[in-house]
Amino acid sequence: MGEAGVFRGVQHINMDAKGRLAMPARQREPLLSRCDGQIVVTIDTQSNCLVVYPLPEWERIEQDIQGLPALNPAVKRFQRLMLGYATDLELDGNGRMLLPQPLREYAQLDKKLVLVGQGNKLELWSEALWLAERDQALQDSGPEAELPVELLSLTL
Amino acid sequence: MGEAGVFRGVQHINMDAKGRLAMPARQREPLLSRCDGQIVVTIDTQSNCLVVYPLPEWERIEQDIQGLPALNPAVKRFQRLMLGYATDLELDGNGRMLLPQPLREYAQLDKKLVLVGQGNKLELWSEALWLAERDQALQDSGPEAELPVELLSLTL
DNA sequence: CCTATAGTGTCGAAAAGTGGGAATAAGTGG
DNA sequence: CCACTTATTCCCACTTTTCGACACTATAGG
Repeated sequence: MGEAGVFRGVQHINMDAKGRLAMPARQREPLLSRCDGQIVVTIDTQSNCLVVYPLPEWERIEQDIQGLPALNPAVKRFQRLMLGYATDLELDGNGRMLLPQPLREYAQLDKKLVLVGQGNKLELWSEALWLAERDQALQDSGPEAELPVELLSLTL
Repeated sequence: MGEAGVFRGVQHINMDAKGRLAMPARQREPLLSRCDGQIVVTIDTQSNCLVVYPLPEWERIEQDIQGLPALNPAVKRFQRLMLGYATDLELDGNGRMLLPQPLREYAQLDKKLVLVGQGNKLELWSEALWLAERDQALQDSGPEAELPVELLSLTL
């Protein structure tokens, strides 16, 4: 298992006209040391955002996904999406990554983006969608909300 | 077993008037180094798309298919399709492949195509059919969907 | 206020993609 | 069997995009 908890924090960043975005210094360092800047970006099938993995972490996940029973059509479709959109990228000399068009399109990315640490991975959102998602998430987890049982047993 | 996970990413490409399509550079390199540009294209019997294998990978699969019990009529039909449509092609000096008519026809390919990496192979779709398939897949894997139990246990 | 590091933009070289045409092969009819 | 037509393949040249290098700007820390 890859060690948890390297990527933390919410950061607002910009994408330039060419689709390049500079990885913030805080995330850049672990990416360079753990996997020499080799990363894999794919889509989140549940939300309109992208997911950024260090290459070794992704390889583990890819194994799991390819091991699923592909005769089930829903599983097959899931594989198509996750494996299909998965794209390996490398940070350039300036610590920037260039996102291919299809990924940008899926997450509706324009200039203003948000990078959200999620422990073993990073999420990448368009700023507008992130704000909406965050507000929704706050409502679902707020004082009025009915929380799933899995959450109730947490010790915070 | 051929190592998994070489072909990744979604790429939109064009077929010219002669039925030629340029393999994108990212996929071209592994195809040239692993099998000298020798590939096999056949149909996906479950979807209206084509599947592109490096020759060595296909040979393994062909073995498996031929090993199936051919007395079962359904198996026999499956063999007819997969083996029948399988066509070996070579990349030309410019890294392009020329798709024979029957394959083009099966996948309803016109000018705009999409090439989808699937680890050990590539899928080739008409753009229109790909978009439809992707939307369906997103619904099946989206937040509203009831996911198969196999998926629920994944750690992403 | 000055320095160091992070972030952004621009330019040029190189590679990738595209189209067309000539040569060869295949198919067809006389 | 030969001549003619059609299709296929190979090759070359052009255009566009991509990638990497460099330089400038902004920001934070001393």
